[in-house]
Amino acid sequence: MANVGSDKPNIRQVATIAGVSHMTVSRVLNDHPNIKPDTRRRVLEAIEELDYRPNLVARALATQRTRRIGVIVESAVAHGPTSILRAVELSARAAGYSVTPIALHEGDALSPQEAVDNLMTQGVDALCVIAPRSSSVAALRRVAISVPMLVVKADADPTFLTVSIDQHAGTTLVVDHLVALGHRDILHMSGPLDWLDARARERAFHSRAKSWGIRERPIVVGDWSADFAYDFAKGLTRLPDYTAIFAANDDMAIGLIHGLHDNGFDVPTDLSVVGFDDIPLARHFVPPLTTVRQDFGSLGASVVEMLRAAIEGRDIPTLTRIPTELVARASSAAPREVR
Amino acid sequence: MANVGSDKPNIRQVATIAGVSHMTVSRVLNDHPNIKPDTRRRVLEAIEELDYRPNLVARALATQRTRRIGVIVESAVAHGPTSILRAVELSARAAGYSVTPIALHEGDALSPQEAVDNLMTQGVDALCVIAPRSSSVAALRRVAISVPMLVVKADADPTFLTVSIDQHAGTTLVVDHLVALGHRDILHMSGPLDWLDARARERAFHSRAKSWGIRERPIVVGDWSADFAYDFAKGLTRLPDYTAIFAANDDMAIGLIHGLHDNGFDVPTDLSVVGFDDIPLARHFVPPLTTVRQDFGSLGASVVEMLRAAIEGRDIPTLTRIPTELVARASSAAPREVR
DNA sequence: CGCCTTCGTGTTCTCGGTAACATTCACGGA
DNA sequence: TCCGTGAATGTTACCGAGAACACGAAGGCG
Repeated sequence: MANVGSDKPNIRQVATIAGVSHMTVSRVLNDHPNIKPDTRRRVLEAIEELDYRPNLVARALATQRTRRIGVIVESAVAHGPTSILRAVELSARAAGYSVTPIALHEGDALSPQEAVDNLMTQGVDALCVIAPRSSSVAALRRVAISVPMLVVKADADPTFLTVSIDQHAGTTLVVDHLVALGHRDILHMSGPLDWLDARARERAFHSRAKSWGIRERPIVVGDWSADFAYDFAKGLTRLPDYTAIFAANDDMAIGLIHGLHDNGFDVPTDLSVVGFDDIPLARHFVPPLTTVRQDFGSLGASVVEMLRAAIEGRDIPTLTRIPTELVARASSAAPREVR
Repeated sequence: MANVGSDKPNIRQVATIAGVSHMTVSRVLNDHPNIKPDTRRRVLEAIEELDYRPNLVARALATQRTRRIGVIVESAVAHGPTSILRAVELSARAAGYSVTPIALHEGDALSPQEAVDNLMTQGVDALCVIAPRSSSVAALRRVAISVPMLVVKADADPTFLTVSIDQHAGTTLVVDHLVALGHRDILHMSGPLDWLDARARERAFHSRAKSWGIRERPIVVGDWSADFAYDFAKGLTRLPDYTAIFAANDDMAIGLIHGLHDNGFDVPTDLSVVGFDDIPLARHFVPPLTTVRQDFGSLGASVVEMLRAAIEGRDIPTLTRIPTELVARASSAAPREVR
């Protein structure tokens, strides 16, 4: 290596040094068969000598493939989406792809269509949408997209490839856990029902609650934020009839615990609280939070694997489901009456 | 719009429809002067008719500019780096740039050099490194990099452009706050000192503590994690001499509060605890956490502005400092003796 | 021994833009 | 009238790769 030639070497300079045509160099780079070992060696030496790297932009233009995946993230602050983005980036890199994220911010004027547009113009080979709202999915359904498109969300979707956290199973774990502790009256604080994940958790909650024959009670629709949950809990004027609250994410669960505490109620003595996500801090709340853990790493791997298969035209399942796991901690306990 | 022509239209098809040469279309696209209004109109109509978008890959090859910024993030789980990445992406998009992130994971084999290599091969126009360790910075200093390079970290650096959170000012605010409450013996739990931000907070802490003439006491070096802080607090066998702990980030502060609680100590009655970051959940801990808020939004804007200026060869300051703000909450209060 | 493969490699074209230079035309001053 | 000038536009080359096709040499087969 170590040449001082000012600018970046290109494939033809390598070819000249190796005494071959640039196509031979290209073939060596792309592992074509039918290259004489000796020729290959000379090419590799020339590459080494010049410290040559193929220009990926030129390659992308020639092949019509950028090896880049566009990722659209709604609410990029939350733990879940952030972790998923990171996992996707990691898996993509391992597969020789890179990632271009676009975050749809709350107050941002950017619509899902515009985000798709932006990424398509950049020439991404595939699109991945993380944890969208149903309105976004509906909008995307109406956009004709010429590349594989995968959505990370609760339910299978005939229009797109789907990787889904198994919200249903996770929620079932929560309900079963609370029922096993003796709870028979549980409040669900959902996320905004426009969010598919919120909707899935809410449906699964009702379904499982019903199959246990426990009391039907209206849910409280939150906004994912601890602030909302805090205000709700703080506003309670007396100990409610229900003995447990299942919050659709850890943030709200934490807000609840805080609000209940400020209201003079104790968790879990007066009320059990369960969250969803298992954010790293969940075990350090007072009391530590019972919650549901999701394997973002394998989620990211699935996303990339499915998209690669789709890009390369291989056969693929159109749905992958990622398992969840209940993490029982001190914020949930048997209700008073059972003790 | 709305043509059904199968494949993506290119600039020459637009030219044909508009009855001009492709160069004229290119000039319209790039807002060149000296285009007859009527010609411009016809070109724009043709663009509309074909729903044409310029191919950014081809443009990048021709201009040798990708309008892409590579971002290297160490520890992409933490709140700070994540928020910064998001802010940079937002500002970049507003400036017509896109972002390619690479996360350096803990167990990951990828070295900073390899990350730079990876991004350079992709042809990014500039590099941004978020909150690196000093070892990484040292490594990067040894790499010859042919594009502008900016580091988001505590101190100015002659080698790179720098945007820094004003760690010194933030830390000073914390110490002053605690001293004003009456504390005269404060423990600092730092992050790993290989992290520049940890080092900066530690230095600032010592410096300010000294100028108040309060007791010099060895710091505890943590690892940013709540787990570490929890174990430390849980391991205390009796109420220590110091009356307050300043943790270098909110996660550790939370671990401390949890551990102290499990140890039978009350925050802030027995000990005050202050963090750094103001993560969204900070105000929902029990007790709510006193901490330091940083303006990631303007940080992202500064990063992009400086890099753009550098890319375009404009004059720029090589250092921008982002202010911080103390958020006083219930986890800090006057020490027992003062009451 | 001649023909047809297959191997190994080179030539030329293409991808979709921009840059550099050429050309045409109208207009104004000498 | 002629020429210079600048506006408006066209022509050609180029960015750095890969694709398609061409071509010569070696080897197998009838």
